[in-house]
Amino acid sequence: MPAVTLQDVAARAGVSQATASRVLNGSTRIPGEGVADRVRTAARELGYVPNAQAQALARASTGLLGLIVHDIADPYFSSIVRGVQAASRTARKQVLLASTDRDFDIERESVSTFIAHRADAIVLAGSRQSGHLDREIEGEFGRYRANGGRVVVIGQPLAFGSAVEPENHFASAELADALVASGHTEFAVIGGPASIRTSVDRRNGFVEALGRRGLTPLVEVSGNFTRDGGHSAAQRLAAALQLTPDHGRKPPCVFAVTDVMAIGAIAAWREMGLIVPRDVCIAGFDDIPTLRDHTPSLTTVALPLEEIGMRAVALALRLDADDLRERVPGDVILRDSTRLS
Amino acid sequence: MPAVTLQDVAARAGVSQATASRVLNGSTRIPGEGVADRVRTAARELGYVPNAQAQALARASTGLLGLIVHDIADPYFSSIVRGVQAASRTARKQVLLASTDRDFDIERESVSTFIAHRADAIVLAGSRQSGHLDREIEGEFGRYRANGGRVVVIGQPLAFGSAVEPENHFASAELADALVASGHTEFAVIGGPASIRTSVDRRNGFVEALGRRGLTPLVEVSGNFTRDGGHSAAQRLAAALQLTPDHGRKPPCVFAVTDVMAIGAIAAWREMGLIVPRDVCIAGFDDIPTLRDHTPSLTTVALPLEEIGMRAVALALRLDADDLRERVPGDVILRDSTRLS
DNA sequence: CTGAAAGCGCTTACAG
DNA sequence: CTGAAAGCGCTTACAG
Repeated sequence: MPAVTLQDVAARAGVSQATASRVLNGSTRIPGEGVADRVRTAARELGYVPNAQAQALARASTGLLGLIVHDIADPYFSSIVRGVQAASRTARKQVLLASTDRDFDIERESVSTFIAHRADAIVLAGSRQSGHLDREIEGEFGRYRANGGRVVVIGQPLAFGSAVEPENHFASAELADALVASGHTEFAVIGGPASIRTSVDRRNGFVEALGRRGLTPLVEVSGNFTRDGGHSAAQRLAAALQLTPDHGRKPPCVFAVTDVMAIGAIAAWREMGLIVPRDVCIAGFDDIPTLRDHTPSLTTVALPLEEIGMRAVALALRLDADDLRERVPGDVILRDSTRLS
Repeated sequence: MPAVTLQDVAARAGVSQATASRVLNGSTRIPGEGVADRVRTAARELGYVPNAQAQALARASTGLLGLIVHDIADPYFSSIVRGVQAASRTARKQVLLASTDRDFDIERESVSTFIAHRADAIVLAGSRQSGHLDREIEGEFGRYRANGGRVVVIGQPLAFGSAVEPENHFASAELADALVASGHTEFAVIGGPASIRTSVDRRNGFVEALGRRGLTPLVEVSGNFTRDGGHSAAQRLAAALQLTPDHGRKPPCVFAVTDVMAIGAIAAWREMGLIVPRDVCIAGFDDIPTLRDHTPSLTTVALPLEEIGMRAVALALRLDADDLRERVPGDVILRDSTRLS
């Protein structure tokens, strides 16, 4: 029981397929109203739904936007995806989603599949190893771009394509300054993977700003860009600093390079009986929506996550322009987690 | 600069297009090794990427799975999407995602677009008004199914299609029993929209179980299925119950029909100076991952969200079977938010 | 095993 | 304004 085809509609309306196509799938060449009405009526009566695959083949544009994230269940990514969704809808693009679980093979596979599906653009969210992809995937992207495909990265720019780039370094420095201004004098850092630039930029921005004031972190530990990565890093950090419940000293101020890690850290400390901000203070980065109802409220650098997703789509749709870079500033927000009593 | 085509590959390998197709896009009919090698080499050298749109047209299966959720940034949905992603990947299906923002027009639009893209199956997550769609969308689904499309709902079943159905009523009753067993005697309910069955089932399951013990809620309020919906409902509830900080009486136990609402409620109460579980107790439903790091820890009914997503995909892929229903039990988990001192 | 050819459902110059 | 026809890039009976 095959679907109703344009041909069916044309036949019922007593016109050619070309005419039916013109009235139904809007071109500038508008047939006479009488004809147009007949076609529309026939389409409605038959329940005609255009075959997007066939249209894509005939046109050479699929209306598909490929979106790759590390983990759709991570609030950082799901917020971005929300923005991408909103912008795609208004642009009448459909989004093809891949959540890679931070597996590079899966990411490569997803890119291939998206290219096979001839997505008009591919958006890569989430930073990757030192700003470059492997040879193979880079070759694929090269051909893809040569054939008119657009690629947009959220995070640090690749050697090609457009990018929406949060000002990680600068904002982290501002955070450090704000923390110092609020009275903190002892710091520590929970960093992410050394190979990931977002992680390195945030860490460096923070540490360098401290340096300018003659300060240096007491200790630095690192973990994966996940809640559990922050959790285990926080345990090591507590040991290194010999933090004990109610130690009475001034609490050290820890900078975790993502909110998700900061939340994991707080959980780890709570399990140890350590209270934030009494025994240890902490700040994160991103301002994921989850933070809104987290206790204690978390000091962080707010990034307009949804807007970042929307801007990525805007870049993906700019066929006129070449590769562009858009910088996104972060907003330092001081909350309870770094409050000195 | 058009992309490399199968024809190009065939030419370079000195074989027919048919042969190239057979070796590259696996059929049972395997050409001789010599030929096959030549084709594969040519494809590699040219950087051939099959055009999935053309394949879809020629085959009559797109390998696309349409997924519709209310809000991708809501942890309930993003967890489900994670499961859908995982299962789709192993099944080598691509996911077309739509986040409707709970807007019915957008949902209808998304269904149409997915059908236009000839998705092999469409998964609808998130309950909708009283278990039926409007006429128009139902007609579209009818034709879609007649043409071989599968539809799967997560939540209450529609009049057609398969469904993954959490045992809302039963699990809510179990929750009520557990709460009573733990010493609670006064209850209240924060419900969702009256038109949504998931909401009604959970509320009824809970209230009926109380009834069996001769108990009845002191008050019921309701709000949207969102954090803010829970937030405002909680304010009304606190007023109705005249809750004040440290009132010293036994805290009433509130059942919010979703975790997201419960979290909003706790936030509202905190703003009023009310402490959970000292002044008021609360339980939710779903066990969203966010709960893990929430304070106080929230009593809830755990649903295997990711697994639900995976099972929906499994149902979507069962071309053999007719419409199926799978029930998913919930697990009552008592935590601090309902702890009686 | 291999190839010529038709067909999948559209769009779009090109004529009229 | 309207139509006949070619073409988009594949797959798959049907012959050989």
